[in-house]
Amino acid sequence: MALKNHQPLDPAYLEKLQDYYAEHKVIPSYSVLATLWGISAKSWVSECVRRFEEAGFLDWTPDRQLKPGARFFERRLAHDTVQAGLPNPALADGYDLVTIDDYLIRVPSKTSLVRVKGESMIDAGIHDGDLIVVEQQPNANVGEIVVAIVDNEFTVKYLDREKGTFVLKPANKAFPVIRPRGRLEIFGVMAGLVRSTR
Amino acid sequence: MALKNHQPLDPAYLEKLQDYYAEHKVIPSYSVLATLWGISAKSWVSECVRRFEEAGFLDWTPDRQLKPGARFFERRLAHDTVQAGLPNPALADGYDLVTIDDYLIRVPSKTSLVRVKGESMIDAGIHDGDLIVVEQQPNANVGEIVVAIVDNEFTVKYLDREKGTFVLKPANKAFPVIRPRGRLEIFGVMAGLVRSTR
DNA sequence: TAAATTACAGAACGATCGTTCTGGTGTCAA
DNA sequence: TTGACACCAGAACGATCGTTCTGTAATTTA
Repeated sequence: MALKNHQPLDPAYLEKLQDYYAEHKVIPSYSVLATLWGISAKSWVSECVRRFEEAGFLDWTPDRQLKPGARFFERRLAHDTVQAGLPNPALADGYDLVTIDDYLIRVPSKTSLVRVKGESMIDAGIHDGDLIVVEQQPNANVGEIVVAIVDNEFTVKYLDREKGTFVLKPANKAFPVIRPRGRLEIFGVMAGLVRSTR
Repeated sequence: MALKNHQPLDPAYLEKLQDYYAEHKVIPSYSVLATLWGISAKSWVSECVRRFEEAGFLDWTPDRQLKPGARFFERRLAHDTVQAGLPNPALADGYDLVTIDDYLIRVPSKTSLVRVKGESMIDAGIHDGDLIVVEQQPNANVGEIVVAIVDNEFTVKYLDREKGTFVLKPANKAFPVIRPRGRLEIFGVMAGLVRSTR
């Protein structure tokens, strides 16, 4: 058979696995891996899995089920200095950071997302349509950006204090300071920000 | 046997599964699920899985492997209008969005992260220390925010055209327009932004 | 209080799993 | 020219998989 040696080694395999995982959130069985990689021998799949395991991209659960390894989610945090001559700077040495979720979310059960409406916090780099990562908690410190509930609506503002009472200050001179009539109801404090631009 | 009816129905099962998944990034087999849930009959596991599947928390790959369903990762996107009387607005009805990773990353194998240095894009809401989600591609359109390689360093700027040649424009009047001497080397285009504030 | 219904246990079964072994190419250095 | 090695195919095998069936105790409904 005139099959060419078309597989450029391991990286292509890993990418296909990562894309599969991105779609299904699961590591497939060896036979599915075989078709995914264009291989028709489970023995060779076994060998490749062993190598990925050695490299830290795959791992096993205590019950000996295949699972993503520590480096599997590794998304290159590209370094600011690029070594000359490298065709792809992002593939240079050194990696960091796992998933973005882990980067932003410390307590999943207390974290939710709030979509920003309006330009009142634009000077803090918070734009209309951005998602605020909120850690829910009933109180906050002055100076923190909080998500408060005012008139049954979420509001993102700086928390400040004026003459003994809390006020909400926007980061935009065109907007007024909010001085709640009754008790200020705090939903949580901002822990991060997410913006999609595509 | 004086076994009490200790399982408070489904929610506890789901939480245990989510915790297991958070640790291993994989859906376990029925027998592991059985021990995880404190059940000793695979038939009952099968029934529970069927219910979670019906509710949208579990799903199947084309190869009939169990995988997380659409609602499995469900992190509440709190709505901007809060129903009065609800103790926890984030737990109100309606859900959206899966993981933040999925929200930002479309092609994992071509996506990397670049940390922003400096204030040159501050008017675009991009601050020092933010992470830019970059989709790697060799060219881009005028008006897009691109990550380019200038003097062996990453630079985030608007792509623009001046008299037939591409230039990089900052979003900050205090910074100059960059006019590359040779060919402009584009690393990729900005697909999103991530900021951690804690 | 009788009758469903729900929530499990236990076993049987064929299908599929991952491992392992043998064997066949192609490439490259000696 | 000849090993040596990397890359892959194919088949055999026991273990484990998920399905399905029967049975039972507790709870709910009528």
